[in-house]
Amino acid sequence: MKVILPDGSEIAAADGATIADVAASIGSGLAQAALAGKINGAMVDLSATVHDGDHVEIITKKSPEALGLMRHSAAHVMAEAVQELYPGAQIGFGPETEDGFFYDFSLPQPLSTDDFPAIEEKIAEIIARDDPFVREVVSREKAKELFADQRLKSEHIDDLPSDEEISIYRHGSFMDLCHGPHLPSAGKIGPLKLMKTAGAYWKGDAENEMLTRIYGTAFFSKKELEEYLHNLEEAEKRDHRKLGRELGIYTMDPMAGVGLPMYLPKGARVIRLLQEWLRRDLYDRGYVEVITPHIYNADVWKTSGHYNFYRDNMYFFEINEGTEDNPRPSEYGVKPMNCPGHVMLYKSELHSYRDLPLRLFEFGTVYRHEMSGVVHGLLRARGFTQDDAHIFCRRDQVVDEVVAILDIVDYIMTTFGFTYMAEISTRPEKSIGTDDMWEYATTSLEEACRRHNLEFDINEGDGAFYGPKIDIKVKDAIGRTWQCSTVQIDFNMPERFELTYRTEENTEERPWMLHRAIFGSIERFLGILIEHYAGAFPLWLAPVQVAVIPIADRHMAAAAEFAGEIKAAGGRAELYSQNEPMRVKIAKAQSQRIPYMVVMGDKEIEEGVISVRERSEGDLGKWDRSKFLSIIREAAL
RNA sequence: GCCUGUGUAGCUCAGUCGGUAGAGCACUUCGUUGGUAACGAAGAGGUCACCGGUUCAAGUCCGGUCGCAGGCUCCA
Repeated sequence: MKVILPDGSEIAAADGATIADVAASIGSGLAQAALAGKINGAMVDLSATVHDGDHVEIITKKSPEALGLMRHSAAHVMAEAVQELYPGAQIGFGPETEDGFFYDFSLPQPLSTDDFPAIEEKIAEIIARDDPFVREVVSREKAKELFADQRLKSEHIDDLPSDEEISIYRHGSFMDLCHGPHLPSAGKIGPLKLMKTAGAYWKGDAENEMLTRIYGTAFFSKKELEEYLHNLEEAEKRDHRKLGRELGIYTMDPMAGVGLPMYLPKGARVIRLLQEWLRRDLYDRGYVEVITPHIYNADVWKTSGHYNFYRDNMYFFEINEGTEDNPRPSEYGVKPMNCPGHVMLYKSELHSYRDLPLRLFEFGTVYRHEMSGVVHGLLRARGFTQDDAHIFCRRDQVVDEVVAILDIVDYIMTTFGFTYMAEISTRPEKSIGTDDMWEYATTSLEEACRRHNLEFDINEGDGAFYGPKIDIKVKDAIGRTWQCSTVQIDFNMPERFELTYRTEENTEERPWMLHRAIFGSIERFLGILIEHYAGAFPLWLAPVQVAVIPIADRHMAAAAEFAGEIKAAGGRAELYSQNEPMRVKIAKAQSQRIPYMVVMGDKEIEEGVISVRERSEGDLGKWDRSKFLSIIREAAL
């Protein structure tokens, strides 16, 4: 008999041959690497027999699924080790992840990384035993019986749809409810390392029990594992919280409150540069800038709906607007969003269809009482500034407006060297608006992406209750993705504030409203940029562009004069006047990631030139002053 | 908010068995006047996060609070 391989070729197989036999027959190299097989698209174990005409796929180490498969098996082995070491441990779920795997346990006692060596030792033992993974399909009753002493698994069996096939994988003394597939045996698990512990809710629901999650990772070779660990170290070096302090970008004072960064002069400089750069671009694109208050009377928030639905995330306070004898208490809320202000500005004038689209933008600082466990440096703060804009337009202008927004996204993100992708989130269960509005809005977003040749994924049901959205995810220099830009359609605000415009036919119509932010939060974007550039901002954005370094005190005046010339050219120079050897000044400028160092000593002053050092290229030799100043001039906004 | 861990000088960290506080960097002063990634000396700097408990004695052990970290949940 014959079986068919994925490339269409046929190979002969003996009657009663198993997948493992087929794998072996393909060639020793491949067979050695064979991890599991597929028949007719269904995952089965290697001992399954093949039949004439079956399509057989053998997963090898090189295939993209292989690593995940191996890590999933590693998760089982880890769970086996934990069960052996901590009798009575209840097992939850243990899938592979992008970086490795985890397994969730309910343990009788807390567990820390100190316990990892013991667990790793046990894992090594199990791997050395090389027991096979054995698949078995069982009835629901049998499964309940087998997992009678596994509380979480039993619960999960009850949650499974009644028509779902229940499979279990046995391995040594361990048994797990799992659809597989797995490696043929544990010995094929590569170098493995436990990474960290964490708490995780059972089935991801905050109402449920908190389980102990152990994260680990595994690779096929020691080299890959070491590379991965090395990359983690590199990422740690880029941490914006560490660099933010070292580079004088921002600081946090617990006395001020949680999640409230304070920007030092250099951080403020970068933020202002980012804002000015974007502002000019938005002016060119037909946006108008507005400024709205930071606090509003609670009536605004009652009208917008935030008072009822977003209250927990807002800062409210009361103030007496009367006298001591005649009190008139009044409630105010600090804005968590800029939309109500922009909506009220829209409402302050009458609008004709001719005015639309109206594009209002603002660098609006908002405050949100984020849960204490989620604040994280600049990436998730309680106070931050959105590059926020709201576009009021006619229904037939929506697609063009979204396309125009995606133009900005493209310009901004490519400027920083980010690649990006889009996700469109559709109508959630709890939502307002008509089917027609959702349909039109969602297809408009899709259409805009298509017109932009921007590929997108659909996040079914992940939209806001008030409308669908596009989220832009950018990929940074070391491959991590961040969510920045967003375009959202809002059916809620125009309705609640009863916005209208006068149509060509002299009737009243509700405008459509789009929210959009490109950076998202400017401070968050700054944090991402710090990590993306590892602190080495491009020349135009560097808070200090040039360190002017006099070799000895007698060169100070000439150095100060040149620093003045740099400033006159629109640049940002710092005179390194400390009483230190030149090489120390260079080292300090380097650690500050300052793009250029200009060295001035006897030779330079005599010849009327400067010595230039670039932060990554090193000493560039003697330069004409005007050549250097023209580079500075070009980098000015 | 939840789980686990953690908190010593502005920063990075050491501090043994519970016996009364240390280093480097940064800072100040003096010296040095330098040639492309880290000068010399001296000085100053601490309620060992905070509150309580155990003990003759607590930076160290225990409990609580707060902050921080890694996750989870959340991000209308």
